[in-house]
Amino acid sequence: MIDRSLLREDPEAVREALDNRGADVDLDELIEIDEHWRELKARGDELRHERNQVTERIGSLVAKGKQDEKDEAIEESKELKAEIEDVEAEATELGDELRERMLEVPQIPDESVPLGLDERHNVEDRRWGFDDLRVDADEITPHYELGEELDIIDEERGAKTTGSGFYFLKGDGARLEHALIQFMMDIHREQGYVDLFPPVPVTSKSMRGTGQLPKFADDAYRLGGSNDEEYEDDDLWLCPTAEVPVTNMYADEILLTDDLPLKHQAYTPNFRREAGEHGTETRGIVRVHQFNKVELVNFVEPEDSYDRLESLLDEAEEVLRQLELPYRILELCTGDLTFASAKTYDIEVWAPGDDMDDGPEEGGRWLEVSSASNFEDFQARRAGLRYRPERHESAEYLHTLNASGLALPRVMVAILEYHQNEDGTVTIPEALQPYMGGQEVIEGHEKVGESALGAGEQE
RNA sequence: GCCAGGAUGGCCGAACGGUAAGGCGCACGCCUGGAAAGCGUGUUCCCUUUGGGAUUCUGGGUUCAAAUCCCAGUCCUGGCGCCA
Repeated sequence: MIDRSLLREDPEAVREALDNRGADVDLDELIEIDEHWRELKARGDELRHERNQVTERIGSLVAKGKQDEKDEAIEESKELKAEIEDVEAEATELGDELRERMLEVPQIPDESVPLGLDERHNVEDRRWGFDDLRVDADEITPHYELGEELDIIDEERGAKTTGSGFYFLKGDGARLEHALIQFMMDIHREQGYVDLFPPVPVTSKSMRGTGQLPKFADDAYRLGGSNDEEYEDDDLWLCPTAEVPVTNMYADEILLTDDLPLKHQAYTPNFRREAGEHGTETRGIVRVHQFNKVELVNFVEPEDSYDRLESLLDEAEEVLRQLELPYRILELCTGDLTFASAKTYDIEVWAPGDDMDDGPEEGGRWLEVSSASNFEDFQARRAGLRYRPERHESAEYLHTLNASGLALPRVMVAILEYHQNEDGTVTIPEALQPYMGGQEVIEGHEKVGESALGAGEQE
């Protein structure tokens, strides 16, 4: 949530920022509601002040036993009460509407964010690992074909048990998934992160705290209710990213500077509806309804947040460097920022298996495996995340940041494609081998369960 | 799931329906040669800030007036039950 006082003091700055985002917000109406609300609030406070004085008088009249004066004062108080009710009913209604609308106003981009309408205007900062590529993209089998050949990814049966967009990992595929999670978390623990294993369902209140609600209800899976129906604060949703439980973990709390910076990492499965996202660009496991992810969440003092963003990006990149996977860093433009973010870097790994138009000249394509974002105090305001700058001072909103560290399926895609060998096997990156019990190559295995489908080989 | 008890500031903890005690921590000031002690101030939110309003878990209700009484809910603790 943006600061209301900014809206009052410098509405034009807010307007410009929202225009740069391409956000559709009726600012004038918002300002008008705010002004009207303040008038009513002032009037209500005044009336309450009067009544408080009368009530106080009644107390002393009762003590003195002045019956007549007391009855008179009670009459006066009753009249004030009725008036207060009228004024405050209107003020509450407006206040609620204001709050609701404020929840739909996106974050103001940082000044350093490049101007632009959409992803075409994102700026590529740099690339890593392209100097000495180990493969030629033309000769790479896409992960969904390879996964089937090696019998490590089973999309069909995932669709059978659960639905399209869900898949089984089998054998070395499943083992690779577990290995990657442990591997990533070990890296980040070295970087000073404290592990968390959060609850997977989260409340509407939490979803609102990080910015998924109210605008993006359709992206998430709701438990026990239709997405179209009204929801309550306590209703549950399946975690769309560990950012939600972890950021909201300290909701309505006040931290001390000694606690900051606070760095948490959490592995969770993530669930997203991804409505309408089907086609050649999403074949295989690059866009699925359930995927695992290690998430990095930072709570910092405001003046540190932009330095922290650079470090956070580096902490996420470290995973790809150790996996020897080529990648690039994008700086998202104003129009491509997510709702809550003031500045975002994307990390895109190179997946050479499918040649796409917007991929690099070497062929293949880019896959987003992490977004590192500074939300400044946007989530802190919504979730009530504060800290005390000095022990004796009053509490202020802190800044939150997060980055994936990293999204598992796409990293797996990159490994299966970039570390693929000519004979159709996959070399496990050296740093990951200890997590696979020393195994160096994924060779696939005899098909499991094929006989049940009538395709089994007879001995 | 059932029964009982509980929720008050950063922390602890009082309050016959009538101004929300007191203590601790922390910071600053006074005092001091310096410190401790002592004294003072501050340590939620909102508004139009020399002022006012709200705030005793949340939401309703009774009342001129609710931390206090009533109803509903959330969470915590204990006991019983169930359970991987």
